[in-house]
Amino acid sequence: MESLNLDRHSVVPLYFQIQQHLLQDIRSGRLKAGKPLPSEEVISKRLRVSRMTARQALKSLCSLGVAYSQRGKGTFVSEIKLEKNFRQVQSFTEEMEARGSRPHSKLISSEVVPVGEEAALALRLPPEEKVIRIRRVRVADALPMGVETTCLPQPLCPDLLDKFDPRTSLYRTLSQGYGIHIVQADEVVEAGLANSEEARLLGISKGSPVFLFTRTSYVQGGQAVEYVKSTFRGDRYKITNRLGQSGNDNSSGGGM
Amino acid sequence: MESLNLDRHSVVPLYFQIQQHLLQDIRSGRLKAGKPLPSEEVISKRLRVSRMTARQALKSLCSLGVAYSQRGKGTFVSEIKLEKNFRQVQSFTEEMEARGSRPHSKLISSEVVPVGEEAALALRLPPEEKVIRIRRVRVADALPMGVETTCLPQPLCPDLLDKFDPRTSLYRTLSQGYGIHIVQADEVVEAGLANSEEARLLGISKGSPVFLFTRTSYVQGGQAVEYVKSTFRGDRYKITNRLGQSGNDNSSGGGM
DNA sequence: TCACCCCAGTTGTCTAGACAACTGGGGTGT
DNA sequence: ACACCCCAGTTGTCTAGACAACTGGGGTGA
Repeated sequence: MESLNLDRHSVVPLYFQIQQHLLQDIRSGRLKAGKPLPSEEVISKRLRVSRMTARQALKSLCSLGVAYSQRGKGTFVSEIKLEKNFRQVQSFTEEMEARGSRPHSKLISSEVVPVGEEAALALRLPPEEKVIRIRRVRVADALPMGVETTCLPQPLCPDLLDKFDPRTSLYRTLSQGYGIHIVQADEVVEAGLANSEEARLLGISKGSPVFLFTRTSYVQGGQAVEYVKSTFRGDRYKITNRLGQSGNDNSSGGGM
Repeated sequence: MESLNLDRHSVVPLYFQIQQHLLQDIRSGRLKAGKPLPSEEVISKRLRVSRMTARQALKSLCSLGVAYSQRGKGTFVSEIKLEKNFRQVQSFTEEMEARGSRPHSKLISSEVVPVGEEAALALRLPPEEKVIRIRRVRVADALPMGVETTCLPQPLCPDLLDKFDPRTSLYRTLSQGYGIHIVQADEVVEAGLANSEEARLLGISKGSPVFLFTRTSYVQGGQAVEYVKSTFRGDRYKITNRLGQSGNDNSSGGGM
């Protein structure tokens, strides 16, 4: 804290520089769990920023879950770690890379077909519209993890099947090739049993426990661009989630 | 918007009054999806509050997911609804009531036992500590939904078994009887198959698909107070989740 | 026609204060 | 011993501005 030199001419906001510095102190153990962070007043005085800026830095730590505030007492380092973010939209590729695994995919089929009733509803397309449907087996570190069927409206990316290597990340191709940035998704998770096709593709026995995911993805503004149904092995896949802290979060670290 | 009279002497913060009013406009359809909300400037002028206060109201809508901001353009009503909050810690009771179902529970057993290895790790208890263990079948609208085993450190609530009616909400009892307010939890979800005991208790056949939940709950400050393992029917239970909007949220509506 | 510039409108960040509400500890008076 | 008050420290809310960065549209000039 004492050693921090703020760069007042950087494009990086001050509150974000402060947030990053405090985060380092926490991760390195210089600030221990349960101990108070410097108060808004102290940060403000020491770093010569206004109290609102110091406050924004502290609040952003709260919304990351690494700290919490108590009125009249202070802001404290949270005892719980798990900075992982299972709340963000992540493609299979991103998720596996974050876990430290090498992801890839085996193509089952890719074709242009009429949108089914279910996908039409989710993507808000007229029933005569066509979609690009890609079926893949998702693999991490040479182990088959799940079967995934993705539907994208054809008008959105008409030449996708030429441009896209199905073994790589679809989200990356959509982002870099078409400027389609997926920022939000609704997901439904069900528990089910592998049917015989899934069992064969995944190398498990029929009737093994599986997760069934149904995901609809949106770009900024809410237009649906992707409808995905996937089946993942119950023995190799877990969902972990941090619940709570309802409400009081304020400004997180997104400022870049 | 025009008709809003702010109560400047209320204990309810101004930004929260504004947020609630805009939320009404959105829910009632007066503000339609995709349309811009009043800008910070406009709110500020019209309601005679400072721009920072107007801003806080708009940001809180963003963090609820009902709006989104674009720099240089404005703040817009999100096209996606689903205000449900599957990010909050909710007891089974709260969750079912939010769904519109009548929850209750059948007690299987309640006893004081030595903490197991697994629970000791999660609750950070020494291995010789004792826990209160409550096993219940969770029922919604007369349909059995799942089997739940809850472990609580005995010193925390020594006379719980006298005070607590196992057919009601444990969280409510902890909150009202002991001042223990659970504000955060880590949850792991797995897909599995019902064993014969679970099948009998839930009225399904052995080998049916089920969700396996493992939850550790914390009070403000991070002390673990509850370790729960539960098995829920795959045919009657779904998880839905909203992903995304990484980062930029600012102050939500918690101010009361 | 097209590239460029400028401008009004908007959100993002920041300042320097103010008062309210709450916490916890110390002191005072009974 | 105990209740009460007061006070310093802290977060919550709010004000009234400022400049930066970006968007989109209109106008200008080549």
